[in-house]
Amino acid sequence: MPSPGPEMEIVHLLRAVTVELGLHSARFAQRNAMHPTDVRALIALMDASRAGEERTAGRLGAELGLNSAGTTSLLDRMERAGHVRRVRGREDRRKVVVEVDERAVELGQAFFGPLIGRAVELLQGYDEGERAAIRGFLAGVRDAAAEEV
Amino acid sequence: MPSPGPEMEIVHLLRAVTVELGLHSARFAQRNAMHPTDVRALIALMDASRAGEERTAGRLGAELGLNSAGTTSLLDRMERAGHVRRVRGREDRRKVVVEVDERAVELGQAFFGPLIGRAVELLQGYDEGERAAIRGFLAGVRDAAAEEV
DNA sequence: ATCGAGTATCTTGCTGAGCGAGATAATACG
DNA sequence: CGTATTATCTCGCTCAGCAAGATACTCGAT
Repeated sequence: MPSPGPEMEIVHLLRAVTVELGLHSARFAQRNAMHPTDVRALIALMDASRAGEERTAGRLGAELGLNSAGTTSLLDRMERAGHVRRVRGREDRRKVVVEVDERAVELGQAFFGPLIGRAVELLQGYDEGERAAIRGFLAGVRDAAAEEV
Repeated sequence: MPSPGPEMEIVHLLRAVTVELGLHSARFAQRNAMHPTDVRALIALMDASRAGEERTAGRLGAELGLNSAGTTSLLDRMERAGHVRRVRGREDRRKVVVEVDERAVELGQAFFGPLIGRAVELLQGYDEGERAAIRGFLAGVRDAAAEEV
């Protein structure tokens, strides 16, 4: 066990943040009768839509680490709940393009918006040098986690 | 949709970090034939042990959001894998104190240690003012996520 | 001392997310 | 056209976690 230098406080803080954000997502899921995977799917779809991209069933499943059967059942579930629509691809009619329902987007924004707003507010309280430190630390941890074998 | 100021980059970075850390945990889980819940349990137990506290079955289940049946099956699973031991409470013999096996602790430290070390390293590259900004931002987000209704 | 209420854990039976294997349907290429 | 490839869906299954109830222990009151 390494002697706990002052850096460890921040490491634990980062873990606390990920735990709280996870719980926050779980609250959103439970409140809207969704499963964690459904929330991840919704977020992935909203990300894609913001980037102006389409998401097919298969691509979405791959992003979430599901196989084709699991993806089908995820889409069945979310379509049944009215959160997404299946639309056959126009070019390639084997594909199924997944469209997010407008109300699901609003639901997500209403829930996560305040938290995001609060984070932006916090960040505005720092000068550019401080923000650069925050940015650098987060990018560093992200890369370290992604690179670890 | 708010216009994406320079703060949003950091918000997305934070989300990327939580995603990557989640995937990292999942790799640990898969590599050791554990479920995500088992990893959360292991971490909770190690935290408790570091704080010099005992964890009973019920208390652990409550921390993980499981009911008593789920807790029993979690412990069955982890005991079968040799990661924990059940020990009847001495004072109150209804209780079951969960002890983490030394090898499970080492497994966890070996896996998460390098990442933690890298984070500490990154933090040492900042001066105290920058570290204070990182600390403040993380604490602020943690509190915001915890307080959101 | 023992009875009853309260508490901790385990047992039983079930639901449903996600997997593997294979079916079905559309496209691509000879 | 026919064969290979790709995208999705169907079927049958496993197993995590739930609800309800059983079991075992503690503690206060009488």
